[in-house]
Amino acid sequence: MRKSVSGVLATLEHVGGFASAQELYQLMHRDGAKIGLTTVYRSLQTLVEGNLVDILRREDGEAIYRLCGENHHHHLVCKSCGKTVEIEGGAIEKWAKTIASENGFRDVGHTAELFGTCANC
Amino acid sequence: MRKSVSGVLATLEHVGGFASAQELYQLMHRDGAKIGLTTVYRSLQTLVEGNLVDILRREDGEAIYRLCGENHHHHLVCKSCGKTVEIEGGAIEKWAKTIASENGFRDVGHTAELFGTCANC
DNA sequence: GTGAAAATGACAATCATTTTCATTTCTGTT
DNA sequence: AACAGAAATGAAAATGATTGTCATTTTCAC
Repeated sequence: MRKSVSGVLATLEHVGGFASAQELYQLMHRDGAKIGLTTVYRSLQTLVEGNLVDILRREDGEAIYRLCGENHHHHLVCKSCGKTVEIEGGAIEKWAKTIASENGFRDVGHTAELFGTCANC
Repeated sequence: MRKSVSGVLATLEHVGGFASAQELYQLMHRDGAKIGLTTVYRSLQTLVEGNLVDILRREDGEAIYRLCGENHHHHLVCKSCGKTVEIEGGAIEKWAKTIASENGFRDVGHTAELFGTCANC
């Protein structure tokens, strides 16, 4: 398990943001890669285990992956029309660090999403 | 759509915390209710639309539901052993409100989870 | 070159959720 | 009470992401 893993990693770098396993599979095929869907899933698993990639969830439950260490942001999503605003999470980062050290945890990551109704809806 | 909705709501109150649709279905059956799984899903949908219930996701992607307005907290989870600490989210609440008003959103809810490695692992 | 071990991919299996559709219950009206 | 039409229900099938299986291919050390 090596060529496939680096291929998936490269594709993830290329897209720059989030991508689901299925999307990565399609992207790699579009670029002529001969990788199976099963292997995409396995590679992502490997990357997650190796702490190179974070996994989170779309609202519909589909898993999406992103490179760790990528300067990440959060989202404010309108429940009604789906409008999405990217937001800074400086306060969250600090909060996460504080809570982590208070509880003796290390390597702490986080997810945080806001959802409500936008001005137009 | 009425009797079933209130039944699901009552069950959700009874469990007090999170529950998935499947869990609610089983619980209600154990108590002798004659409700179908489909109707549990439909009732939950109604409750979510009516802002009575929040929906979030377990790590495996399964949807879990909780009563809105319940004094809610967040979690700090150890990726290695699963140890979970309930944490206060005062800072998050403020942050969410600020961001929401800056962007003209109303009725804004949020999810926030921390995950890392605990002292023992 | 050989053989064991790891990696791969096609396909089937699983599991939560949604859709479909026929049946039952509820509603108001006569 | 009887009736028609609407809404609600639930069993079973459909869907879609993810995981498991297993035979085949590739890799690597010798």
